[in-house]
Amino acid sequence: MASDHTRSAILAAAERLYADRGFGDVTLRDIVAEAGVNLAAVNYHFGSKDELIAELFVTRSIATNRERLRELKAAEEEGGGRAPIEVILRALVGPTLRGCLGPENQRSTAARFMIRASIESVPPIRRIKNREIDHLRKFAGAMRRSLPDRSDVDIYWGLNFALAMAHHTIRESERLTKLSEGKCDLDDVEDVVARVVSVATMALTAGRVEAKVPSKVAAR
Amino acid sequence: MASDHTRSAILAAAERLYADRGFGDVTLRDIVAEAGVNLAAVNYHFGSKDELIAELFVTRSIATNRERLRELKAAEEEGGGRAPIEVILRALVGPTLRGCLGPENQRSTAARFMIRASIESVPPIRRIKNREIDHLRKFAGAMRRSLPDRSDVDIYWGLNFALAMAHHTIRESERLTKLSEGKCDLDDVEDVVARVVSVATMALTAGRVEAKVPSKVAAR
DNA sequence: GATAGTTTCATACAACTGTTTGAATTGCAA
DNA sequence: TTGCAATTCAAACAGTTGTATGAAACTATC
Repeated sequence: MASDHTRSAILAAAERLYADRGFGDVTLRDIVAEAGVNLAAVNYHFGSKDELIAELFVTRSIATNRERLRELKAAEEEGGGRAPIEVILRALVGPTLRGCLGPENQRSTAARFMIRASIESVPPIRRIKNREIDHLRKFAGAMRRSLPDRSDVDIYWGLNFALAMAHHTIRESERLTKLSEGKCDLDDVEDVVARVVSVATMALTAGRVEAKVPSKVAAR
Repeated sequence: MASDHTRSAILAAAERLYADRGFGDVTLRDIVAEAGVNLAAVNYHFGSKDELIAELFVTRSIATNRERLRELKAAEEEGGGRAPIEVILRALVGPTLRGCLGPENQRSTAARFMIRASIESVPPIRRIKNREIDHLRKFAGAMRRSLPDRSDVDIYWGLNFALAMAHHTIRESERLTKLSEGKCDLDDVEDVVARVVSVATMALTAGRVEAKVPSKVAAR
């Protein structure tokens, strides 16, 4: 097995650089310079640049997903198989938001990397994201058990909107801060989580929308 | 001057290719081949590749923003300066959703291009997006007039969530279809608009005296 | 039809990319 | 120490990219 030193030095350097400068303009040569290793080391240890990126992303994704499922499982067990919808939603968006928001100076490299990954979405990452569906289905299942009266369509839309609000807020956190002139405090992560969960809960529990809106409603 | 033929052939070809294959792997040589013009023509007519992309995106953005403001202005005039919040939200997310969703085979090249732009977010486009804040402020203003009791913070969060749901649904439309096994019909654009507007309205009006939610949203 | 200005074209350029190679070095077991 | 595999390294490779050049082909005006 040897020392693994080079390998992990590359991983750390790559994550740092991608987090800071994005995938677009970080080359292998930048990475090996930062890591203090030889250019060929990346291909020797990872096979290719894409596989390096994939390994970084998979590692972080697994960590987040495990945390989400841990919270979900705990909630369902406590409720004897049915968890309150807010708690499920919190398990869904909480870990990601907590990982990616918060005061910038104490944001981890891993968090900043994941933000980049959600903004730039480079091919190897997209491929992995497509396999995330099974993971989301577990949440859809829990939501269905929590809201048995709700139609599948509504469940999926609720899930979609919850993820939408969480991810978009992360992606565009800078713009929201600027737009609101600092009035929206994105460093107060628990407030953000509460807002997202609250709106998603309303989406899932309030009166459902008519499937077809006669589009006269707008003109009114 | 002159015929402009080459210029517009390049624009059309570039938009088509970017829409189909994304920014990542479309080169200038691909574009000029598709347009049937010489390689040097791009730099001659646009200065650089980035300026070509920027021109494409600006053109489409202006069209969308104009449409949004047109709907907003009409609504506010009809309401004597105050439009119902659903109508404002509909003006905000409607044009984009209508432009980017709907049956794939009848989706315009322009629409598919804008979807790509929202997914891949290449540098010249990011630069332009940052200037969109002034445009959003106009909507924040209208929302404030519509919901005078609401705090600025809540207004901005509502605006953020509305955009979040619209954009995320566009970005991840494929995944939502797969996740829901086709149960969520993304071709029914007016239904999608109604869902987004409905949830965003709830986000903005919940927990308050239902100021003036005219029609059906509060009901059922 | 000569002229001046614009537009097109083939071609070259310079830089950068990820990857490969084969020799040198290291680490470790016998 | 010897031998062998794993690792590191400098260098080159092969390909692609966007851009620049200078001559040729147009176009319109006089």
